[in-house]
Amino acid sequence: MRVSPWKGRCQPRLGRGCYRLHFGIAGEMKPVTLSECIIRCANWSTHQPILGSMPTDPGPVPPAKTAATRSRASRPRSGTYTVHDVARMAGVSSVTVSRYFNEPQKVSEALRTRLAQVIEQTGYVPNQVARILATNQGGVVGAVMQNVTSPTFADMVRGMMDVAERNDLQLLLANSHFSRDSEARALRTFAGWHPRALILTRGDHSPESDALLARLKVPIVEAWEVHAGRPFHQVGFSQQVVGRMLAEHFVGQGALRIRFVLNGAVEDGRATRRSEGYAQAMHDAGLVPDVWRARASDDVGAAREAMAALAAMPPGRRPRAVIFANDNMAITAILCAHSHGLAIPGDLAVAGFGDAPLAAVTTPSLTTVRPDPYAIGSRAMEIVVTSLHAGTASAGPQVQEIACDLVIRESSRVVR
Amino acid sequence: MRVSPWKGRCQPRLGRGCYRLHFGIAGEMKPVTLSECIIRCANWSTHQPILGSMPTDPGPVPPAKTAATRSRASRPRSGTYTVHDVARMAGVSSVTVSRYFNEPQKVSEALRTRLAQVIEQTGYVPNQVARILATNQGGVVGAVMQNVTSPTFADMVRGMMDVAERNDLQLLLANSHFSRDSEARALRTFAGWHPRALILTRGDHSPESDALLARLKVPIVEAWEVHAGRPFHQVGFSQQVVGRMLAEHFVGQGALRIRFVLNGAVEDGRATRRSEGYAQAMHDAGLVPDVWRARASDDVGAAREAMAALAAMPPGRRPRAVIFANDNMAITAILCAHSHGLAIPGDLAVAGFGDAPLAAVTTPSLTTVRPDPYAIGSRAMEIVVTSLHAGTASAGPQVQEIACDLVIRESSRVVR
DNA sequence: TTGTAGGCGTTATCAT
DNA sequence: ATGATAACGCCTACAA
Repeated sequence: MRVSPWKGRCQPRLGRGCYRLHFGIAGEMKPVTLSECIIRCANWSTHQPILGSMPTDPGPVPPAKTAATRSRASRPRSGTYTVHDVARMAGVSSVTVSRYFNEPQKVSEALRTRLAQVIEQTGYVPNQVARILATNQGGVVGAVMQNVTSPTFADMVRGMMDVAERNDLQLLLANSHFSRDSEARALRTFAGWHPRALILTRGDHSPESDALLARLKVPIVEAWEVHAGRPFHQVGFSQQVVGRMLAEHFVGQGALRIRFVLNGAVEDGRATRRSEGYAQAMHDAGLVPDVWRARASDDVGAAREAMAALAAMPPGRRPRAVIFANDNMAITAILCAHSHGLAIPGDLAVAGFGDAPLAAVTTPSLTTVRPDPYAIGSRAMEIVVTSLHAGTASAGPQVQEIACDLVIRESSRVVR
Repeated sequence: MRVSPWKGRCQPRLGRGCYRLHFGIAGEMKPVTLSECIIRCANWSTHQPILGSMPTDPGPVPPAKTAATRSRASRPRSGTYTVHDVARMAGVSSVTVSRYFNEPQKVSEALRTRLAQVIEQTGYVPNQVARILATNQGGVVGAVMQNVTSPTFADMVRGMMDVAERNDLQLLLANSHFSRDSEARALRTFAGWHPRALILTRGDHSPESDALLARLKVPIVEAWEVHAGRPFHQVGFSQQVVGRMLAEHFVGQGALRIRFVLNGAVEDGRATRRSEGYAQAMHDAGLVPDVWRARASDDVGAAREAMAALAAMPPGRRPRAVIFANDNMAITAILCAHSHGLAIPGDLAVAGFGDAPLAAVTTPSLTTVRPDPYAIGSRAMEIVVTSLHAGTASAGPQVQEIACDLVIRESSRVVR
């Protein structure tokens, strides 16, 4: 019989914090406004509160450390209750405890109530790590996001999480910051967890990553952008179609000069692909594509740059409509149009991408394309679940396109 | 000796997707604008591409399935290489392979190169799950976020991830959607992973959660908001101090009627706490607190409601300054002020919380308080790491306050 | 219905 | 420097 060592721990009752305030002015200035002054409201401080003690709550029967049953020294233990502890307390064998969790109907009523009681007392929770090792089931799904910080990707994470939770899968997240190297590193880490599946948010991987993915015999889903001719499952929308839709929206209104504005962030190929769809649509309409890339890589800076450039052009040659790579840029453009002497949509019709919350609130409200990140995330995880159920003998990569809405508001009206 | 079964799998070469487009109008209207029309750009579609086959790449020596060494049926295997496979291929014992990874200096030069070769060929990666089970070390840290979708929390996630990665900890995330029940569920799930530590983003847990936390003998960090008198580590800033700062900013400018506007989301106690700090500051200044709660629980709706209410008041009794619970509300207020016949900051001085990217771009630019979510997240994880190194005999809960900046811009100027 | 005996992939311990 | 062995906590196959 095995016993766990009892590790007591004192928990102090109070952590008393007092707030020392430092007021002062740091001269950080945004380019946007003349008067911006920053006051630091609290400095870093560490408090070591008085150490108290709580009733140690020894629980029902703190398992006592007996002399080693074998001559061999014992290994490091988790320090928590195990099936064996619970079994011993309930006077049954450990299999019965295991069965109680996995096939309750095979355990007699009497034992069930007895076990429930012991479990309640001890707060025993089965160890997933051991469970996964033993069953090779219900483990971990790794997902590499480009940028956890962006609301769009965050919604995708939520979608994946919700479905994963319902299917007893644990989501492991990694952030690639749009870099192939980071992605490769994340994939190596994930490989160690022997994930049941992987979800990726880009299609162009480093050679190392590709090799790893080829070896891993698990379902792999590329989510967010749909790409033809890839060996993995695909969920998302086509960036080209988005770019095309926006272009056609303006073409359909009779605009002749339509510009596509990118920010300086080169590694983000998604916006670039939207611009390709735009260019194609322009060609198809017999118009000249005009893709303009800002130097600034941040949205706000890039948009201001673009607007300044547009304002400097003679009205007769100035684009009549502008498609911004995303809503942040488009909203910035709307907000600063006045200061550049441009009227939106009068002088310049404008559209963005992403349907940010503020897009509906600006004056004029912003025409944009709304993807459905939550649907993409949840759908991706559903494909994972399906693939796992189907086994490795699945029919091959699926391509699922998620609908994307063109939300037409005021900013894109081309007058005359 | 153990051998793994060889599971071959055909990987199709092409997933050909074609984009069928459905154009049509769905009559969804936002209350904000009169003309908003939504066009669905692509409908759901699933393609089953042609199934091809890749060179099956049998690897160096596909481990052959021998007749069961024991009469017992074998358990489900992960299907990947194990230490034993690598050991056999290199003609050494499995311990040597293990040592190669954990104490390379104890393995002879010759064996090291031989092993490196086999590992390269097989792409063997040690199984973390088994490692954790055996060592009870270097496992998992669970973090319960309120809302992964919000940019603020997302930055915190990034901070935690970065530090976790550097310390060989895997971050497990859960989303509580501001609900205590979800938090409890997440904690139960985490408990099964036997996490090395937990990071939580709220201080008020359900009784069930509290019981679980008390039993778990791991470091627990409450991050985001600092609260005195709690039994866990605390990292973050004081919401009261934030509310107080904003109030004093207006009081210092001579404003007498200052209102604090909350949205209808009752479960989010953080904004409420900011309002408490505000109320205290008002009291201290001999002024009457005026906390106003909207019915709408979304930021945009709540802000429009608040502005309508303000516009309806006679100018002589109308608040001179308004502190909005967050920047989304404050920005919405700025954007719709004109339509309510109110000038900001002329009629109404305004401030928010959170320093959203757009806060610097609006006209007028928005005065706000900027927390540092990334610092909070990374600091929280650092406390975890420290606690783990220090062992359970640590000195007790730490309270670490993270600096928070008052960013003074144009919107908060109280004239006369 | 309940219990016994391995084994999942790894590492700690002890022996060579 | 290298290897044999048992153990981490759980679960499945089989026996009782």
